[in-house]
Amino acid sequence: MTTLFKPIRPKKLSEEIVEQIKSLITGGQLKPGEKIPSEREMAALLGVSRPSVREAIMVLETMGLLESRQGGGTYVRSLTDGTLAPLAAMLEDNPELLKELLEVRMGMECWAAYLAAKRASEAEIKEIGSSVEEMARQAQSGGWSSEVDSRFHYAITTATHNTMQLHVLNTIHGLFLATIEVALTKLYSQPRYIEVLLGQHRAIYEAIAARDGDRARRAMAEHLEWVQATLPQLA
Amino acid sequence: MTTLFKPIRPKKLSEEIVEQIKSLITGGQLKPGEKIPSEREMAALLGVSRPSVREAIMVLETMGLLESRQGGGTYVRSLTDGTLAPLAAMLEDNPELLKELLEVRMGMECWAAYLAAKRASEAEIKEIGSSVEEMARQAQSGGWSSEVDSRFHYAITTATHNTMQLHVLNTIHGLFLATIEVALTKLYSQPRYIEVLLGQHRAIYEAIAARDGDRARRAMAEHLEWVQATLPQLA
DNA sequence: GATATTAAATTGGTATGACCACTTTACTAC
DNA sequence: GTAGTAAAGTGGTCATACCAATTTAATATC
Repeated sequence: MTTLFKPIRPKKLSEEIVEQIKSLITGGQLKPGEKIPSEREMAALLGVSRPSVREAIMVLETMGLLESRQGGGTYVRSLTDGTLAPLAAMLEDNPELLKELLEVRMGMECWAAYLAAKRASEAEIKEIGSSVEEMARQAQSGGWSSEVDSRFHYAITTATHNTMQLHVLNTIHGLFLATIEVALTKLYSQPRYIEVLLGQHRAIYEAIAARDGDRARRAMAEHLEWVQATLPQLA
Repeated sequence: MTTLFKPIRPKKLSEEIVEQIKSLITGGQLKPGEKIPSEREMAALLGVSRPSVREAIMVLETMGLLESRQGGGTYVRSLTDGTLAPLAAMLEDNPELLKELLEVRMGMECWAAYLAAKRASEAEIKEIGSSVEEMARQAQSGGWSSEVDSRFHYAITTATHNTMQLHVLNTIHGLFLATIEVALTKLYSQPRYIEVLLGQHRAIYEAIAARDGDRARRAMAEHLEWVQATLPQLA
């Protein structure tokens, strides 16, 4: 009968801080890529000392949830960065798998567009629209950065209201960027491509704004199929 | 060519301390149950500050290697089958997150069914059919194992001819099994569920055999939506 | 107005010293 | 030998300071 009872050990402050931050991440309030408040600010917010906050952050880094950069801040990692890490090694050894990764991403982005069309709030639809407008603006100056394109896809995935979808897509997107950022930069800077891409992004945005899931899915599929066909010409 | 070079980040002191203590544990110099030197003593031995030692010990506790007791010292833990990976543990603690992962999986399995319908070879279609037949056979003896169900989904994903899809889905499936195997086993052993599942699996198989991608996708969506609705009743 | 350079501010990393709370050990009285 | 108490040792938390890396803001130049 003694196995029913376990010794009760009071929780350390750092453990409580870990639980709070974990909750914010899994609940979607802290999203992958986001920067969390600085250690000093967090200590003030929580009413604890900076070493206690540091201990909690160290634990969360060990779990793979956070990543600190000296002088630069602390950022939320994608939950699946660790479990999908073998994919990065596979990509390094076999660059031809990139095409397959693009196809995996295609499936997920199409699913995300579908869900976003079903679920996006007005604010989220507005944010998707803003990122397209920002692309249009940068297009007039010769092209846009891969960051703006990421923002567009990120906004769509955020509108699915599925935290895990966001984390998994972030991990895959990170693998993607790591291998082909040069080709993407070319893609986003050549006038003939820019015009096509902008039209495709607008079509996706409009389908989501119209809350038409199947149309959003098809628009996203068309976009990514075109990207898949075009990238080999830039490698 | 940029992918060959990775940013070099200098190691934190606490990381170096972690490596040293891990080496002593895995090398047998520190045995389970043994008490390690006190924080103050360790700091003096290593020529570092006590907070740096504390951070390292905190990390080793998170890894399950050490255990601290206030006033009592820090001890090496037994290296049993150990802790779950952080993400799996979080999924266990958080049913909402598990539900979201199920939805991510849904998107991917539907995509896989679509691609499989487009690409499966005759042998692959045959293997998918065989796994359905094996389910039917085991159903007559009261139910089938989660392994047979895995084989069915694995065969479909194999038929996509996309290695990355296979790896990502396998990883997600592994996280899944770690958390809900008991509920799945119940699902595959109750007569009223078995009949529904078998019908759904047959519909998927038939759509793939007919090489009808959209039909395969819809059949898979219907199957997984049903599973998603039914699992909470078994928890 | 754009760009490059430099300075200032912010951020994480490490350290020192102090104190609190819990546990262990040593000492004393019976 | 045992019980009680004091002292020492240990982990937990904190305040403050300083260093090193990064980011941001200000300034000079074209």
